[in-house]
Amino acid sequence: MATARRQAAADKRRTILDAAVRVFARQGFHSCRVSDIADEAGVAYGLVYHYFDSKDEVLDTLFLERWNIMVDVIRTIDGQDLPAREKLYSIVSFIVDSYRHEPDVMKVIIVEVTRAANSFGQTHLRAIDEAYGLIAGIVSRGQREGSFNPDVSPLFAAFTFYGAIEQVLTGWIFDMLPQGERDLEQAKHFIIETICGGLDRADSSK
Amino acid sequence: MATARRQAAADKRRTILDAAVRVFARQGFHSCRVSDIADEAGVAYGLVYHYFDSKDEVLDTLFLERWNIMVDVIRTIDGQDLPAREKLYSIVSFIVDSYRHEPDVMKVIIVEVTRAANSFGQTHLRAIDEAYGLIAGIVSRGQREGSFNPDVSPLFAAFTFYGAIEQVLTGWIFDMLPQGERDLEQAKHFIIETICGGLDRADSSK
Amino acid sequence: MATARRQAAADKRRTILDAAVRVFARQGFHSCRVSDIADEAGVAYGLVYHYFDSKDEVLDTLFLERWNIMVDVIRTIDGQDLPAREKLYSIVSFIVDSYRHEPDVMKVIIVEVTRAANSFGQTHLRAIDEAYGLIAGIVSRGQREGSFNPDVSPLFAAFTFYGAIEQVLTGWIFDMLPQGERDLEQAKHFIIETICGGLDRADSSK
Amino acid sequence: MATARRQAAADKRRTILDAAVRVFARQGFHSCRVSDIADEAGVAYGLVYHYFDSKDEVLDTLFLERWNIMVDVIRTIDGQDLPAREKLYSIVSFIVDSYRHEPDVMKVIIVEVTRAANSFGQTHLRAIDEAYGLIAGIVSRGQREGSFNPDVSPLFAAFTFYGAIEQVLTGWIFDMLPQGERDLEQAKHFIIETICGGLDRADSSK
DNA sequence: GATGAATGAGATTTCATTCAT
DNA sequence: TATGAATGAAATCTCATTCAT
Repeated sequence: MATARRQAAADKRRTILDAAVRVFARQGFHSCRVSDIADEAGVAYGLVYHYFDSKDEVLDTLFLERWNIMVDVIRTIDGQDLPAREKLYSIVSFIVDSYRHEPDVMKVIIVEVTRAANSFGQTHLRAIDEAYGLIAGIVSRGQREGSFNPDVSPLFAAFTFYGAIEQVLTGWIFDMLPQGERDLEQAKHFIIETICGGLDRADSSK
Repeated sequence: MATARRQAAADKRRTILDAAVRVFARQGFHSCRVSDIADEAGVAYGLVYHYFDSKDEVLDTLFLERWNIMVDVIRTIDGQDLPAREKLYSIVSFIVDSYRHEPDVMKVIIVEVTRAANSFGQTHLRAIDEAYGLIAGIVSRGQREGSFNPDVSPLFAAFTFYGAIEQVLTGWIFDMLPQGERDLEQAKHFIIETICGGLDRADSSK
Repeated sequence: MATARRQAAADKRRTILDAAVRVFARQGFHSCRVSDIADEAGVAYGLVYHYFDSKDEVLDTLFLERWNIMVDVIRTIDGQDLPAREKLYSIVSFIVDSYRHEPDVMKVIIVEVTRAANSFGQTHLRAIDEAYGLIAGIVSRGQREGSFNPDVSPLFAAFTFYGAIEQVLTGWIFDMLPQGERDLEQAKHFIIETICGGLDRADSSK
Repeated sequence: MATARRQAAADKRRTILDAAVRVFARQGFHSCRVSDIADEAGVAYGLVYHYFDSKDEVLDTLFLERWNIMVDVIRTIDGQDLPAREKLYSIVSFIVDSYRHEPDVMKVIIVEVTRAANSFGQTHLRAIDEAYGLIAGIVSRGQREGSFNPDVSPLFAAFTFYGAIEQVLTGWIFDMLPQGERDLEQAKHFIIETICGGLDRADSSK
């Protein structure tokens, strides 16, 4: 019936998206052809255009569905009653774990979208900005609560924080940093230690 | 005579490179055509191919000549007798000033190459790695001298440090961060404050 | 349905090949553009590339499908129980008739491939060699059976034989030899008379 | 002085022509660039255009200076008081020896001009025709003198004769026939044996 | 004569997208 | 929904030829 059919359609769409991730990660967005995606998904050429308006839209969809999850997670973390430092740790942790479980997705997001915001106009910039805003909010509240150094601009701190994470992921993606299980876990602490060691004023014993 | 002609040729080559920077910054590497570069430079189409083997080679040249300057600067800074923290400050300062004076060049390097290491294979990764290695060396020596926290992996710290800088530049490039004269100067201190505040153990008064 | 569509596709492919023959014959392979072929076939530019990887491949296909037919015919003739002289006559006859019915195809094969083996590498040389080998075999057997002069190298005789045919066709192609119906028929006999009159030792009455 | 200067100029021209032969033989006329010729000759790019109007003219010159020598030789041979068969032998001999001494020149003439008469319009066809005419004349006179079979069209015989020679050379050029010193000498006899064994009626002992 | 930088028309090829079935 | 043939704009790159010095 209709529902089953709708489900089947959704599955095909998913199949195409998943295939696209693998192809984008492997060949890069610009170097791959729509037919590569179709081949990888095992569907006909034109079917990609049945589900998506364009090649760009495939990447857009991929990016947004992931980015929105992240933004939701950040929002949830932010809503919890935790010290700012622990909120940031949770964020790093979530992103590093995302890379651990789906490196291809993260690779695509970082390599093809985040840094190439250029080509993708303002659509994604707005979504990206949202995440920075949330992080800046966490920093800001940390400052008001007295646990963070108030002399640093919160938005600026958010860029530093996210930039550090992204660069470490980039290091893994291009095999410039070791990425064993233990390395991933350590990285979380390194980043927080580095960033919060500086921001954190609560630790007065220092 | 021959010398004058050779000079003129070198000038044309430079003219093309300079035009390419503007075009890449404005339209992006993938979205611009070789003819756009030629037009911007005010030379004939084919002359670009007289001086460069391909569009890629233009970007390669642009990236390498700039990156090598930066690596040289880092090396020079590293050779000076300064505390690790001040060495890092000098690096941040140089990069931020580079952006101040030639934002287009930095935009191209960051947006089109550094993060798109993907498409450009290992040539650039090696050059990029070199810079990380030098920075890691500075951190490492800072640790041995007792001014830096020895618990953080130097290479990792280098990624965090450079990632922070790059993200701030990205923020300026896409107009997500304020970039007045004062903002640029402040940024230098913010970055050092954030990163070194954490790494720096010498400042025991904290 | 699928079958009908596949048939239509095969037809289009053939349409392109047939158009290519006319264009190559008229303008020459090097002087024509792929768009000339598309125009002649009445299809869009890109369709040529849908069916063939390159302009070269169009010529390759054209040559091979024709050359293979000829090789098959030679093989069939060779398998029949006939005097060597009559086998050679059948070959001449087949080639001359091929020219009569499809002068363009023969022109392309002779002018653009056979003699330009240069540009087309070893792929075609091998196919060409095969034909020479078969002809040499016929001569060789003729010698063993006593009807052909045993003092002439069979492979060499094959080159002489085929060279004679090809040159006559070249004469027709460039309008240096008369090519009325009768001329074509006579040519078959002239060639055999000339070549076999010399090879043939069975006719001792001479 | 003027004479010496004119001589130097002629030498440069020769240098370029000789280089062109090597380049055309190696890469083929269509696949080589004018700069390849200049490089091979060790002269500047533009100098080729000082001495020749175009790339085509270089090939034209090369072909004509060689072809005219051959036509002169044929004419001289034809003027001697010799049996037709020996005249043909002298021609074969001259051509085979030309290949022996300057294989590149013959390769260029056969591969790039004679068979590609196509692209070069009627200029060369006329020159080529002249040679055929002379050979046909020899055959024709042989028939009138009673030494050649009168039933074969002289022009046709000329094509057969020259086609046989050219194909053997082609066999050598593309390494399909053995080309040791002895092979070259034998080939001369093979060709005459094959062609004249058929044409020659004087040898009534057969 | 000699040089090689400069020109730009034109060729091949790619591939996102459309559309008939 | 599903297919993949068909379209054609656009991009890169080549290279014969010109020309200023």
